[in-house]
Amino acid sequence: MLPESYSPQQVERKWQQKWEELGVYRFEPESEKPVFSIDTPPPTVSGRMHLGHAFSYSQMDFIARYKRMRGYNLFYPFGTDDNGLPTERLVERINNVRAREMSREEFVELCLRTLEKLRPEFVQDWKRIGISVDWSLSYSTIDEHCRRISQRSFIQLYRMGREYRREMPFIWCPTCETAIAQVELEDREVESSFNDIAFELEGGGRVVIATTRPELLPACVAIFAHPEDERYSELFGKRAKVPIFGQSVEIMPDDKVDPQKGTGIVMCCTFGDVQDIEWYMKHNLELRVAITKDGRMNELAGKYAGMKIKEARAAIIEDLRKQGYLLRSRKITHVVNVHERCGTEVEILNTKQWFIRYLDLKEELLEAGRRIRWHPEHMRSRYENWIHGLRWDWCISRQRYFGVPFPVWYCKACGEVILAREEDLPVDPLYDSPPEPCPRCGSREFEPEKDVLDTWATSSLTPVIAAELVQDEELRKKLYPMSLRPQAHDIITFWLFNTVVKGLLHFGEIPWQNAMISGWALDPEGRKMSKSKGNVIEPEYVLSKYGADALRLWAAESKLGEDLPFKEKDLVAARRFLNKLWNASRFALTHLRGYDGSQPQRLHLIDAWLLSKLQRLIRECTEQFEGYRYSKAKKALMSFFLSDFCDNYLEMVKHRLYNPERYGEDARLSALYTLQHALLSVLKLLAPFAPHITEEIYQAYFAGVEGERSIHVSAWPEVEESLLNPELEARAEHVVKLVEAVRRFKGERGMALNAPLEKLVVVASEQVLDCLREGADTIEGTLHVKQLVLTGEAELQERVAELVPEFSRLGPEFREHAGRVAEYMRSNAEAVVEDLERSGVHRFTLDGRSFELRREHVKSVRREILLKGEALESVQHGLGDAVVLVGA
RNA sequence: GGGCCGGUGGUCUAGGGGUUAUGACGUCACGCUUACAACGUGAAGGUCGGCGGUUCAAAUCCGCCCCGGCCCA
Repeated sequence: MLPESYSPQQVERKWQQKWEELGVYRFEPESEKPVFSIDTPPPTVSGRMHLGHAFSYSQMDFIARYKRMRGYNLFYPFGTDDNGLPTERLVERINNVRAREMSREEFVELCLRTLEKLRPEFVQDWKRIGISVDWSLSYSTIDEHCRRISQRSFIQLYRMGREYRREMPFIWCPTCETAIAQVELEDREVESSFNDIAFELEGGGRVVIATTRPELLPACVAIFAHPEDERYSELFGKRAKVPIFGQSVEIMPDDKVDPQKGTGIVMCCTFGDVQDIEWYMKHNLELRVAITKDGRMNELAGKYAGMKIKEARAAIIEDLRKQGYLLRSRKITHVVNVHERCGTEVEILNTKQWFIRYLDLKEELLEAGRRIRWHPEHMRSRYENWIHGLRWDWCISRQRYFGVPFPVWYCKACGEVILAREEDLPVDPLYDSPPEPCPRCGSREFEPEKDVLDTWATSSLTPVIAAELVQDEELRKKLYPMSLRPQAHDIITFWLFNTVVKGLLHFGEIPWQNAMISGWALDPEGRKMSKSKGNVIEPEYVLSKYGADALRLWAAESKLGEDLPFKEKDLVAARRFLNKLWNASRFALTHLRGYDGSQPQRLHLIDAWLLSKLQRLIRECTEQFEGYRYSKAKKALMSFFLSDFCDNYLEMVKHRLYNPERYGEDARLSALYTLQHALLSVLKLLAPFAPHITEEIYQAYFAGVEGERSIHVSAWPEVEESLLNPELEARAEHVVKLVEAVRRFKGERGMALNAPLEKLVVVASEQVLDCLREGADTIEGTLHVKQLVLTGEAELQERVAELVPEFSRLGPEFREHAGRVAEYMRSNAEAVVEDLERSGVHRFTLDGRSFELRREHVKSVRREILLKGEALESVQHGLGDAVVLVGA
């Protein structure tokens, strides 16, 4: 039997271990069941799990558990995204070393060893939120398996003509000395000076150009003004001399210049910003690079060569001032792009990089997006918006150490690109050599590619990486394309998009059928959590205080895709709900002990009522899960459980359970049958949300009944049509309402709810009395009524108290008269109802126009019963201990 | 500046054409009731962001605006 109180910490840990021991979540290669495969997001080992992870991984686990119970063979792997800069930083810090001071091989070794040490504790974070991953299906994006697949992908795309290597201006971090992607940038406000600098025109006169970056003067290659800017229209085609550095540059028109900004005339340097790149390409400008890869000035900067960028800036401003070129200098704050990992202001440098060509595939990519089912639907537009705005191909090379190497050498003699053979993968060209001489010139001298692949180049292959964890080729076809990609909305344009690109290029199809997009966990004020704001809430805190099930119920609180602020009260509410479940189950199991599952002769009214409502709940939960609408499933489930099951049903069934000698064995059997059936269904419907507590209760009783090793591999409840009975529900509702009303009455009078009532007289219409008679034992038993009188006698008069018009019928039929017709119906309710009951029609004239009302125009009628000519509330205090109820 | 999402009692939230807007937390009042005081019952609390429009009917649809968020310029 269940202990008196529930302690999540112990129980959760116990089941997490047992599930793994028993292999409950193992993918079953031999199984005939349909496969549901999940492309689980691989988190980064270099950072611990935060609440946002707990939120989105919980949401993906809901659907995983639901599908498993629906009879799918779940392929639910777990990878870690390990390569790249974040890990390098972490490893350098932990081991107090510098990557560039050792060989790549040594550093990679060190990274791998360090990750091995960190991984168990890291993975434990995820296990603690109870996700039903098959931990035997694990990968790390840097392991041999992933290196092989990444390199294979590179080779295949190269052979398809999809990859090229060329000098391109690209965002560069001078501290980390690597090309970086846009996604790795952050905005930062910095103080700077806005300097008006005079350029002398060739042929006399001058123009004034405002810039925050005078150190780029040596890289200046052109000057632009807006074509319609009258101030400068005379100057187009003329040339000016760059101060200090002396090169001559042309003044050109381009409509990208904002005439309102600064002096309305700007210099173009290779490269100051993204706009410069566009001009450089569009106007076919000269390339003048003044900045080195480590953020210093080069020889082009003359006497400033060797200075760091900011030193040079100060020195040049000073010299401009001395030489009279600096007309004005204002302090401003503006936003610059910095590298998110180190905070360095980034540069744009022209370097040789590898690219995947995809700008020509926009249509195909958009079409792929239309073939994916998005949950929620509107997330697709983010994907489409991103594609519309794409301007550059995908730069896949990074000048780093801990990444997947390019499987590429260059022939020293003729420059030929030599690819590794697929059967030799993975290779590291720094230490391996091509097996054969250069196919073009026969040379045996090679230059290895030193760069490594961008982490997205690997993580965009996760569905392939995961599927290939399985050896059997036939089985792989069932896994890929995958059923589902779950992830958060911030990386739709990166991880999701890149994966679609790879899927399309390699296989010509979408990588998954469904994309499920989660929101973010926010702080209690609704702000994004971040370490710098100090508003981070640790999952550990939540787990140890409330447990994983409460955390998961919280994660089911918001609509899928919506962000969810962390509110402690939500966790308190979740814990209360779980506590309620525990206690109700304890009650049920006490009675169910020894019950053999046999069916009653006849299902009691109240039992049939509950079971009918249960069928509707099952239907709703199933539909909501199918549509990935977890919050709706949860809401329906909680409402049924708390209100129908606990508040009403359990109270109305106790008397039959405790006093079979009085109410009969069959009535008790009916109750047991219903209790078992309903609680088991509720547990199952709740299992995806709260896997631990439902398992604990299931194992205490139901596992034996069903002969299953875990609730999580048991069958999802099916709607039993034979138990659906809306007509019976409506009849039973009269009993439920009456019981509720009398309990309320007792509450208001300060009486204990089980206080006995000498006499309860219920006066009602014959139709209602019929229903009450059917549930008389429930009324007596639940309310402890000694004498129940159900009567239509007394000095009763019935009258129509209120008529509610059916606007959905009135509106379309009477159009602009609908409002006045409704008003007429309300004020003439008595007559209208009388006619409708007698003949089904009521005719009247309004403003000289005649109308005909029929029964469908009435939504509902509330009748009032007059006792001795006096209208009674639904419950009225009566004679002595007795209560007179007038229910209509 | 563009795309998308959101704005509903004090707080958070459901609903997304049909006239009486859901629930939770908090507040107040009452009550230990053979599962549960980690609980129950009840009460108070709302111009559904603003302004227009469509409609017999708008929290819901449309337009504009304001505020917040995410992504992108």
